[in-house]
Amino acid sequence: MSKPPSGRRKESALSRERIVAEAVALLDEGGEPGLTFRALADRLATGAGALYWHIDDKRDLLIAACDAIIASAVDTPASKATPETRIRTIAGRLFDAMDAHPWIGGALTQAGGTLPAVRILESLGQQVQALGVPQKQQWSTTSALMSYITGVGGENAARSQLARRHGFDRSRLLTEVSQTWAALDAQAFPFARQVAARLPTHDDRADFLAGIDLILRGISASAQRHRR
Amino acid sequence: MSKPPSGRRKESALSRERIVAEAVALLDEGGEPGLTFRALADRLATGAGALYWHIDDKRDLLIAACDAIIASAVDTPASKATPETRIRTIAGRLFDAMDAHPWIGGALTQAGGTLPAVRILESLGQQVQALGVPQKQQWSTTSALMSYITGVGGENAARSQLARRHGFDRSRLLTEVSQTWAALDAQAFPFARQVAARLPTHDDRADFLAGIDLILRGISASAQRHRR
DNA sequence: ACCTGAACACCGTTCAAGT
DNA sequence: ACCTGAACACCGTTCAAGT
Repeated sequence: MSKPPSGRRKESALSRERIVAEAVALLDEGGEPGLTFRALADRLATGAGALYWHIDDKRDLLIAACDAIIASAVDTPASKATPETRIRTIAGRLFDAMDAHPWIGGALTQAGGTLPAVRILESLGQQVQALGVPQKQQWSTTSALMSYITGVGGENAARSQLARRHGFDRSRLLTEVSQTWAALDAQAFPFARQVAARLPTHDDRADFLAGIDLILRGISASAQRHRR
Repeated sequence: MSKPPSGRRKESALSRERIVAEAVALLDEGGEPGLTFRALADRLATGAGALYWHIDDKRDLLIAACDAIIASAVDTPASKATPETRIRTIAGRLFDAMDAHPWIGGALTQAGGTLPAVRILESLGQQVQALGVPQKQQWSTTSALMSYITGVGGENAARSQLARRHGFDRSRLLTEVSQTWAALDAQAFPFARQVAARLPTHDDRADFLAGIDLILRGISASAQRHRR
């Protein structure tokens, strides 16, 4: 992984890449609250202040960590698949990345307009274009896809953070939520009560992709209407 | 606004409602970082520790503040409009609430499964049901709508937080982002570059509703396919 | 140029002590 | 039952001082 020492005295000088890599490790272990400058400095055997020579501030660090994950997630090989399936593939890979690194959801929300967000926008936008969506609607269509994806990511992040806080696992947490919903007022919350039962056993990834398909169908329905 | 003192000695005893109301005010003024127990205690002329008699912790407080806004946003009068337009109305009201209180976006993400989230789910779910979506798809359809809405809200929140930090206004910030995107590598980011020009003048609310319409069209397209 | 580590100005939360 | 306010265990960030 790390390139061999180049013969210099210090094989492990501090660098932005090393800091970001360790930040990702810290985030994976403890979520967003797990990333602190002190813990990071400890792991890198340096002082907290030293980090500021390589990074601007915590936001910069979080976005850089996020970008490291996102960059590899959207880096899909060129393919001859239809734009629809390519969008599905990209979305699936993003879901998996957000699932493996639950802090990504929250980080991505804070990263609006920055590199990781642009990477996602770009890879989706190219396929939206290929889909034949007229120029004028390309932005709103792409950003709808993107908002949906980050929305799901954010909820994922919140859920796993909550589970961590209580020391629960995912299914225990969902069971808990399901029971709360089932006990809600029948007059005011009929839908939540009805849906509560299915909560603990539902498949997050399948539901996520069902949402993507809904949007894709909406896009193609709009196109047909236009063509007439 | 405040009801007249009821004749009791202490007209302003601490209460959960008063704390939450002041928390909303603090959040509106300074965003999420503006809400601290010390500032809140100051404004309520009490000690920070006193607040813990009425609220569990900061998360509890943030969710309660969020719920105060969401409850009034989803409280739409009964109407004979089509489910589609009712969904559009609910979404629009949520957008306006998230626009007026930009911290809502972030709070809502942290509020997964709790009351404010259930309120939104319920009001959307009832209309999804009215739309004739089959039982099995009602959950994934409703949560897709919900994820999209919270996703947009989160981005809104991030943008306004960033603008506040830099002391910029919204349009200044978008211009800045637009310039960054326009300067990206032409090979790697053609879509972002193309879309950059339109960024500063786009209408957030219209784009948001366009996304809602996309999902609604996807729903009705799925229904037609089913009916055949 | 790069790193050290103490210091600063904050946080959320607890808890003995009061009324 | 409810409130006080000091104390605790943290934060991110800065900056003089070192190499």
